[in-house]
Amino acid sequence: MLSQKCKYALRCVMYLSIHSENDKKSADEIAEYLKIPKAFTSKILQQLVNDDIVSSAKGPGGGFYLSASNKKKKVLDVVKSIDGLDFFVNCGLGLSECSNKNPCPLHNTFIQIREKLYQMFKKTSIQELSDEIIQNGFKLKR
Amino acid sequence: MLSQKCKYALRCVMYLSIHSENDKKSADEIAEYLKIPKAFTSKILQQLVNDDIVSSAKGPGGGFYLSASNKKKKVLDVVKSIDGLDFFVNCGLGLSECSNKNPCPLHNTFIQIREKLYQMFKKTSIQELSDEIIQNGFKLKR
DNA sequence: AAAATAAAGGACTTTTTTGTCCGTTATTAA
DNA sequence: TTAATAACGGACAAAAAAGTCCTTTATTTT
Repeated sequence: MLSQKCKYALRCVMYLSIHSENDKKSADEIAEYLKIPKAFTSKILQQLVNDDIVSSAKGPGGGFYLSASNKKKKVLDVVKSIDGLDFFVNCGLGLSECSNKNPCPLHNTFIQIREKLYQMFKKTSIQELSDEIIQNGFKLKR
Repeated sequence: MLSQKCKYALRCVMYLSIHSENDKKSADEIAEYLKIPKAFTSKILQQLVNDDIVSSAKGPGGGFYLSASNKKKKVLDVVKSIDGLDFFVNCGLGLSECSNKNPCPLHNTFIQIREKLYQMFKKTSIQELSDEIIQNGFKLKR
């Protein structure tokens, strides 16, 4: 449902989030820790910077970080940036004429489930994710 | 979440299901009606035949069809045959150490939602899908 | 000012998924 | 018994997703 890229993106954002604001981490460090391919990690982070979900600074001591306003972004913003929202819009069977008025046989159950995911993504902020990680002591590493 | 191939597979099975038992349809006819690439349709149907979800007959008047026992198969059987069950097993963020005991921040909401989908796929038979299509007059075409 | 550091950006490669082509096999009908 | 039909099977091709490499740009430290 989420692409590999998007899963990586969420993990990068979580990693940055559990470090204090403006604590910069290089793409290499993040990639190493999360065991995500390095060059790919850079690409993903750059995309998130472009979409204003992550902040960055060049040069020595630079790296990626989350500002206070970045931390207010939602999980959905990350998903939107990397994968887009097609999954939440189109019919689960790819039927273009399937809609609430003319639902395909899986439609009704499908949209209910999908809507729950959507709401969860929409209401959960990056900040909240890291709060939960810190509280539960979850190890992100992989 | 479902691959393109799997969506096609489900539509093929639905198409066969709304036609009466042992009413054979050629891959070309199915592909044409559902607007799925012809050669790809053949491949998918062959795979379903191999996994005993669809029946087939060679030669003139032959084609693909669903026997009574085929119609008892579940949506999940189709998904299992084409995509496998990875989606229902692995962590939504690809974290290998995420589990019920050590849940990642999205885990709990995620597995609840996923479980609902799983149950729906597991309990819904091909027969039931076509019953619903016939009752509601849904057009499969695309 | 020079050297070092790290993101930015573009072109490229690899792998997976999607999709095609074509010869073979089985079945039916004339 | 030959021609036609349609699934079967394997190899191939195209497109998309995942991942790499290398040069440039901005920033900091010496």
